[in-house]
Amino acid sequence: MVNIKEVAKRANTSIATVSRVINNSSNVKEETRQKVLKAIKELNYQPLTRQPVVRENQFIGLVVPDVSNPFFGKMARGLADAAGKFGYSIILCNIDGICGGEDDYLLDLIENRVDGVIYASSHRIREVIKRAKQKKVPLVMLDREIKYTDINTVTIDNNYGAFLATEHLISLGHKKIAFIGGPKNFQISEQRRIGYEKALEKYGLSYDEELVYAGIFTMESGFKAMKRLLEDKKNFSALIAANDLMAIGAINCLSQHGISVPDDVSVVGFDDISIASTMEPKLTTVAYPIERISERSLELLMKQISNEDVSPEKITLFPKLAVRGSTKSLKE
Amino acid sequence: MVNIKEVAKRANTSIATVSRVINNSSNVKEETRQKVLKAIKELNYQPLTRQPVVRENQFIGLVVPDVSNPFFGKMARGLADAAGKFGYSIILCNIDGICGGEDDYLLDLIENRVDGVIYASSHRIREVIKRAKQKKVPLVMLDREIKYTDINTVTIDNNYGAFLATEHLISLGHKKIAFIGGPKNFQISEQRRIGYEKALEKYGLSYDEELVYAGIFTMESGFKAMKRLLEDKKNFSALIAANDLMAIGAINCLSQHGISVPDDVSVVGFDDISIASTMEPKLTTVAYPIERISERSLELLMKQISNEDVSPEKITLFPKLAVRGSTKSLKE
DNA sequence: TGGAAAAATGAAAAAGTTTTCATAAATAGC
DNA sequence: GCTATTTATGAAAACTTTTTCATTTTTCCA
Repeated sequence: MVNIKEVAKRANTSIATVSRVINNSSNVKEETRQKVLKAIKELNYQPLTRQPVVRENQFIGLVVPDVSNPFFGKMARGLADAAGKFGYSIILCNIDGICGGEDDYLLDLIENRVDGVIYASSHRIREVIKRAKQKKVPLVMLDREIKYTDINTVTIDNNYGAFLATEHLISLGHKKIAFIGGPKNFQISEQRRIGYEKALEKYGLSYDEELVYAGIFTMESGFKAMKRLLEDKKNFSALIAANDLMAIGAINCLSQHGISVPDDVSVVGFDDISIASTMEPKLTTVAYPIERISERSLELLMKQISNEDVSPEKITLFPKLAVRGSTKSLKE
Repeated sequence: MVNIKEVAKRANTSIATVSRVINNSSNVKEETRQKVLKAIKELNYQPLTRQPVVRENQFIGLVVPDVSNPFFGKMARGLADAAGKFGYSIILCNIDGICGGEDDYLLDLIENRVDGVIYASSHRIREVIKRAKQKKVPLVMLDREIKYTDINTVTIDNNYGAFLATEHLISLGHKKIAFIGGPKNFQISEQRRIGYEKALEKYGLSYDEELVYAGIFTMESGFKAMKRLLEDKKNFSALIAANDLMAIGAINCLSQHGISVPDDVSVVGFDDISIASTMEPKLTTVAYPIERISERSLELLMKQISNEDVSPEKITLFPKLAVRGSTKSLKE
């Protein structure tokens, strides 16, 4: 191990001076200081410093597919605020495979630089769980259920959310309710579709497959799905979209066809992203309860950070319906 | 300063044993180990460990008002990707005064936990600059010019952007071009308005104050401004909005009035947030060149991280016009 | 330019930590 | 149950770093 003595020798000065340089003490000539720093660098000397026994970074890694998506943007905001309350900062990782970032970097980050991880992406999920367990890094899965794995999870009840949305429309007198879902292989797409189906069933309405379209959670796909609904001359007075972006796309399409929301068609979205409440008409939507979700996630993480033997939990929260201007009683 | 001797005394054991516990040496009874750890905790003893002279956190703080705003979401994504290329991670701070977070926390973060800061908020800006200078924390201002201060700055030429947008509409034959600006006390609002004015001037069109409205950068304010334009029965065939959200709000308003974009009115936005290219019609917009901005910002920061005496620079980038479906030649 | 004050430095003392070594306690093997 | 071996421990030696203190060098000012 390189020590201060060797550094002093190489810098051609005394041990005391090197010590002063390292500790930023006063009274060292700039020239000498530079010589010492050079020697330190050359010998790769690592001085001793005081450190807590258990080094807490006070950092939490947040892994999302893409913050520029308003949904994950809202999530990041909520989690950053919640983390702040516990004195933690959020390290943001976008992992959707678009940015070619080296993946090992993600694993290194998780293992060495953060006190815990909130994971809201699907990328390399099994591997991340495995490594986190090995290295005892606290981990909370957001919005993804991993079957047959004991891991902290916070989800919302998507079935219930869609059920609520459908029930709301039914209570307004709607009987023909279209549904624009997400990709079939997404858990949440299917859960939301099922909630819609169950509500129809409960109120004795028939589930009509011809009114169900699949989008891919983008505005564009919502627009296109609605366009097809109109072109196919489907008969409907209300629409549920599996997320707000698709709802907005659908509304745009309706507007362009001279169909008024909510006068002619009522629309319910899902997520309550920030623009949902600033658009016109304001969007009725199933509000993803980001504040409660953030709080619970942080609590789970904190528990595990302070005591690594705490056993994982699975928390399911219930969304609420934010009733706004895009839904209205069916006109007679 | 608490030392190992005191810990030994409190744990009722010898200095050597405490040292062994700290260094995870072999041959310490679990019972003794626990006693020592307890004493360490109680006395808050911080052992000495080897550390590189210049401790690089490999973290960069990104301060924005609110990531849930799609504009800042896009910015965060771009910067996170760029930082990743340099081996750095982004620590996300939302500072818009909504979350009551303790402000000292922000200053502590900046001073002690990151290698550099990218600041894209207006909150406490003078103070942050002052402290960063004192503590020699590399700092880059994004999108804010701080007059009479030598500080790294990356901005886009807003005048030029608005000029481009206006020129584009004029080249399509539009002569009556409305403008929805931002709050008057924002630098960028005024710059964008001036660019619009200059372009009109250049092409011999008159600047008509009656076609200029002020919004607050939200969808809602764009909607309302357009509503007033229509109610006031203003004569215009094109619109420039000072950001995309207001452009979208305005388009929604037009749609609801049965006015087609782009057939009846052409619309240009500003920023190119992610939804601009996934809505229908796709929005023609002045593209905030986030990739180039991110790269330049990181380069400035890296320079200053590796050599603290590097002098600050001010970089201005030129936006490009992303011509999409929301603009069209004026019909005869 | 002379001399007082401030800055810079190294030797050595002091302080803090790790390692060695001798020894005691616990465990295993027979 | 008795020795041999491993485990556990403290005193002291060895090592590392910081601090003190005396001395030299530089700077500042009349």
